[in-house]
Amino acid sequence: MDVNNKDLGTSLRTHTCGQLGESDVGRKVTLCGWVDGHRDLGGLIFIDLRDRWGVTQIAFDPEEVSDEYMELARSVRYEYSIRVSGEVRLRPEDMENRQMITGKIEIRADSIEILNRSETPPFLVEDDTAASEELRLKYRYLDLRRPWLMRKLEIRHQATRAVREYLDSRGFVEIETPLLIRSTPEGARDYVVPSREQKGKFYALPQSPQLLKQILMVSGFDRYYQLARCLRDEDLRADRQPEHTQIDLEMSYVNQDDVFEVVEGMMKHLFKKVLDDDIEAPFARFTYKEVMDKYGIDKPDLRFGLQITDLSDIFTNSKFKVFSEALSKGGVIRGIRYKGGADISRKRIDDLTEIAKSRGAKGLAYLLKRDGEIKSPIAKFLSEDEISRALEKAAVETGDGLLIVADAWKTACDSLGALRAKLGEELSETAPMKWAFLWVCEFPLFEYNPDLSRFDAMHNIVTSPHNEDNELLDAGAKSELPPSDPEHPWARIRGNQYDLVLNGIEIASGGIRIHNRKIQEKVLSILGIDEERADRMFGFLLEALEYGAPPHGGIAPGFDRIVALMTDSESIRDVIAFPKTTAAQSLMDGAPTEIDQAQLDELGLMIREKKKK
RNA sequence: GGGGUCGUAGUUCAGUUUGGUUAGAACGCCUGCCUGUCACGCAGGAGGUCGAGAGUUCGAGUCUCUUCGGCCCCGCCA
Repeated sequence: MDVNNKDLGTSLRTHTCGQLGESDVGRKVTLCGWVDGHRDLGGLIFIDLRDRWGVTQIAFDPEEVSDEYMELARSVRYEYSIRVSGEVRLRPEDMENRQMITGKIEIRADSIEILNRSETPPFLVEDDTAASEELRLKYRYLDLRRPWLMRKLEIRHQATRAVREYLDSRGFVEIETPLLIRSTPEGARDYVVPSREQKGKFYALPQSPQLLKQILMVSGFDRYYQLARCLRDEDLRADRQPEHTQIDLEMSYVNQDDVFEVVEGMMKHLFKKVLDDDIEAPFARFTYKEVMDKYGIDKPDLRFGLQITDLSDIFTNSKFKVFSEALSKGGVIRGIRYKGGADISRKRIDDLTEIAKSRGAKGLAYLLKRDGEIKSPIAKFLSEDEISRALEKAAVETGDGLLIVADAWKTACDSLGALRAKLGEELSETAPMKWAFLWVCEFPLFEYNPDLSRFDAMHNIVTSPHNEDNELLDAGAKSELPPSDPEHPWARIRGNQYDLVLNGIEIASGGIRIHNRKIQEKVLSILGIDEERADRMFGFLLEALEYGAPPHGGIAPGFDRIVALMTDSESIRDVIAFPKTTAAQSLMDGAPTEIDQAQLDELGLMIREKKKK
């Protein structure tokens, strides 16, 4: 990283704690920082002084320092904020510390000033902290003093710069969109803000600047981007926070390839600039159908191969009822090779079965190919020919197992996808490439929601259908097929929708948008949003589309997730300065809190009693 | 909304299975000694409403119920 280490002197210091080396020997310096450690040897006193740039050892020698300063040096404790002046000198021979960047030198102190004492910290500020995350979040300012965490935010800063640099170079304009907007019918629950001027009315905080960036295309900016804060009131996960940052961008007169080219260039630049890693582009492209069939998930981790094999054709005439019935109901039979899994235990089988069942599968069948025999509770229901063809098709060798799911297509995909993830994680001997990017495109535009008996947008209500599928919009309205049928015209419409996946994490989602009012209205009506409601919530966009809106599309890479991957972080909390807990609370400041009655009155709000169970 | 898991000294944990004397360890903290340490060392010391509340019991850190909080997952979310 190109941290500029020069000219960081201030009125209180001449240098930083990570800066001095052999070439500075003899120099008179003053450093400021926190006490990272202190060793009182009775005569000599050593203090390790830490700031953002590093740690430097300060030595206090009673022969050279006044009693008054020795006494002060003796009194310092962890995290005291101090200022020290002295001369840089080489450490005595054999006293170097190879673990420290500044380990060849030390400061022979002349004087010390305590700028601010510290309470005994609730945990030691060190990279290998034992403190719980709960405690670290409460004392986030101490947690952030840890170099490990500070580096991550520095990398985030570098990433921000690299993104801006690249998009600027490609003709994008950074435009801020409002945080107080109207509630629009997008997927997630809105955070809302009451209006004082208009009592009883509410702003919503943006789930994303989606509609506004489309309006900017109508305005003619042609290429827009923003490091945009997005807020969603939904349950949290390791990779989800109530507010997150997207590299939101939109372009006019483009198709999917144009967007891919820009994003691939951006990723190359980003990874090169920040990590000095070379990314191969263009990225692999798959259709939704392909990744689901091969990997059982729409965001596969391609650092390992391990594909799912379709075995349906082998069992078309099977006497095994579980298989034949699954097929006759329009389902599939699929399997995945479990390398080296021929001798797994009963317990292990149960665990794997549990994984399959948790994703909706009714059960998990298996064939274990041992030396000279096949071990399987279902072998007696299958013909030898069926078994050997299945093993061969799935490339199962002696010593391996074959895990089989017979179920509806989606269920089979989900459960085998989960098994694949589990096996891939465990059999990590497949030398993983570091960064496995891929595009997933041609998502279905709609997904039937059996609970609500209606179609939902698979991604985004403004995504345009494939041109060739436009006629299906009308065909669906007249279709005799039940909406739950996968052959229903609306279920067959492919959307101009794409995701970018990195190492099994979805890091971006985008699409080519609808720029024609008529088509947008049709899509909204399929989603069960009638004209009146569409007009009310959405009218401003529909109207804007009528003034020569250009064809346009874009994408929104999730910045926190990308930085989390770049910094090898388990959770995006590690790359956000002040994150919230999984219950959406901020342990440091206590948000959310109740507010004063006066504030409620001013807003015309009344709090209802909590319902008792 | 559902499932899992955790909550004991300032901190990280042991103790909970099978209820029973004064709840332990390490690090940190305090005091003293120590002139080349860098996980400094040595000697001594302080520190606990066992997350909270209720119950069972002669007796609860330990059993039951309720509740609060952290983390992970499903639903939800792009």
